[in-house]
Parts: sequence; structure tokens; C-alpha cells
Amino acid sequence: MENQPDQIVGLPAISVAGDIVKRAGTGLAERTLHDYELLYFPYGTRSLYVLEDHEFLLNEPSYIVTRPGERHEYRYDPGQPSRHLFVHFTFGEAESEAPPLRILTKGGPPVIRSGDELPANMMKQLMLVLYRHPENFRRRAGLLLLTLLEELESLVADSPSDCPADPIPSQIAKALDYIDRNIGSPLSVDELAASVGWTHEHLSRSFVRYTGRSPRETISHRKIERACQLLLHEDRSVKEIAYSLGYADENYFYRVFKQVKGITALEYRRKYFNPWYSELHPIGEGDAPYPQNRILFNAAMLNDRQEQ
DNA sequence: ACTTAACGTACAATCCAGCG
DNA sequence: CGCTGGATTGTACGTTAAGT
Repeated sequence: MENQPDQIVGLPAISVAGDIVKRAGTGLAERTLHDYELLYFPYGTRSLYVLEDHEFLLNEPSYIVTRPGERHEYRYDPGQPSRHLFVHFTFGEAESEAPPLRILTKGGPPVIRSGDELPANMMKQLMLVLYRHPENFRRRAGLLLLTLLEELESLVADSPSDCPADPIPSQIAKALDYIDRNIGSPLSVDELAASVGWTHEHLSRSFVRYTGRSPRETISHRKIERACQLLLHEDRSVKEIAYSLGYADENYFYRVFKQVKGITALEYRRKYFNPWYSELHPIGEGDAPYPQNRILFNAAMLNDRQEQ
């Protein structure tokens, strides 16, 4: 049997893909899929992914791979809209045709946390290819998705803790909520601990255990993530943004920013306002090379159109 | 499982000077 | 205005031990 020009055996066949922003507090009820789904949450939020009664807080850029037959649900951040890019795919009739990757194996790592630009850009490029469906787009998209899956597999392999995380205690979730609600204030770990009724010692231990970061680190990272949004969406000076996030000293803000992001605040603003970069890595609404907040590709509808 | 307390160390935060 | 470097100070946090 001869394959069509845009089909290669072993490539994932994509059925649906999109880039959507869900309203604060909404969710996706418990379900079990017959195919694979890859989701990318580009920003850290307080959205929860629940897999077989285990909760995973998506408090930093995260990828989720859902395998066929896995019971799961989503509870989106009650305080802010939650954006995610998603793609459904299969590897033919049998699960055994899937490449031997841990992230595609039932019981494999459910959440991959990474702020790396490469997989993020690959995910967005995948959306673009599927939306425009140029010549041989199935093959291009399939190859791109396969490469992306290999990249994510390598992130899992490089990660020091690739086993499923423990469920997040409610105190940790409350503390993260407290940070978000008081992002504009100078926050101390003691204050944070008091807000959830724990001592700072226990809170620090628990934070490291469940989030991989100390409370102080988490506060800094969240402030810098918010600063990134403000740098891109407001024309206030870096100094003003630093003050608005509770930094008493803009000099200190410059350092923390560079430490977290690897570039200075001004470089960040210039870089992501650059049209070329914005095409590679769109931030916020309205600057993506494809329409945002919609399903970009649906194989079933495409086939219907072609048959007409 | 969690709290409390004590202690030492690392580093966060601040201040100031200065550069382009 | 944006950023860096040096010096200084305060405190966050890791550790340990004992207790509820």
C-alpha cells in the first residue's frame, strides 16, 4: 500500500488543535479520552490538573500529556483567565504504534514544567501550520509534533524529579493565592506563613517539597512574571513597575529580574515588542500569527469540506 | 504530622557611587 | 533613565532537637 505524499507511518495524526483562553473559575469536567492530548499552559496560574485523584498546580509554564484511558479534569484559576494551547492526536489504531516515550506511556509523567522557549515556540509553530494548513501540512505538523514530544521527553529525562508530585496541600494553594492577591506588597515568608496558619519553618519545608521552590523564590518569580506582563502591556517605566510590585528599590528589582529571566527588564521589553520575536513567541492577546482563543484545526471538519 | 525553639550561615535587601 | 558594583545590614532558611 502506498502512502499519500503527506503521510508517513509512525507520525502522529492530529485531529483537533487550538489556542483558547478559559474564563476565570471555569473548568473541564472529568473525562477519559480515546486519543492522546498535549496541552501547553504558557503562564503560571492557580489552575489545577486533576489526574486519577492527584492534583497538580499549574503555577508555572507547564505541558500536560494525557494518555488514552486516563481519567482527568481541569479546574481553571478562579482569579484570572487561563490560556492553553492543545492538540489531540493518535498513532494509528493501536497504542502500541506510539513511539517508546515515557511521556506517552500510561502512568508516565503527567505534568512537565518548563519555561524553555524552544518547546513553547514549537507548540505555537504547530498551531500556525495547522491553522494555515499549507502544502503537506499533515506531514509538517506530524513531524513538528513528534519533535516536540521528543523535546518534552528530554525535559523529563533531565528533570531531577520526574516522578508524579504529591498532591498539593490546601495551605500551599492558599499561600500561592495570598501571594497573587498581594503581589504589589513587600511580602515576607512570616506573613505568608501566618496567612495559612503555619510556622514559617513548616511552610518553607512544604513549599520546597511540593513546588520545588522556597517561599522567597516563589514570591520573587511571581513578581517577575507579573513584571513581564506589565512591561509588555503597559508603557510605564521599569522603575514604576518595580515600585508597583512592592520593590522599595528599583536597583534590586533590576537584579532579581535579570537573575530570573537572564536578561534585563528593558531587554525583555524590547525583545518581545520586536515583531520578529513576537511571531515566534507571542505574548498576550492580539499578537499571534493566528487568531487566538479558538479551535484552529479540526480534521473532521476539514475532511467534510474536502469531500464536498 | 505538625509545632516550637535555638543557632549559624547564606543571601536578600538596601544604600551609595558611578557609568553610558 | 537604566543599569552595575561594592559595602553593609537584616533576616530567611536549613538544621537539629524536643515536644504535642
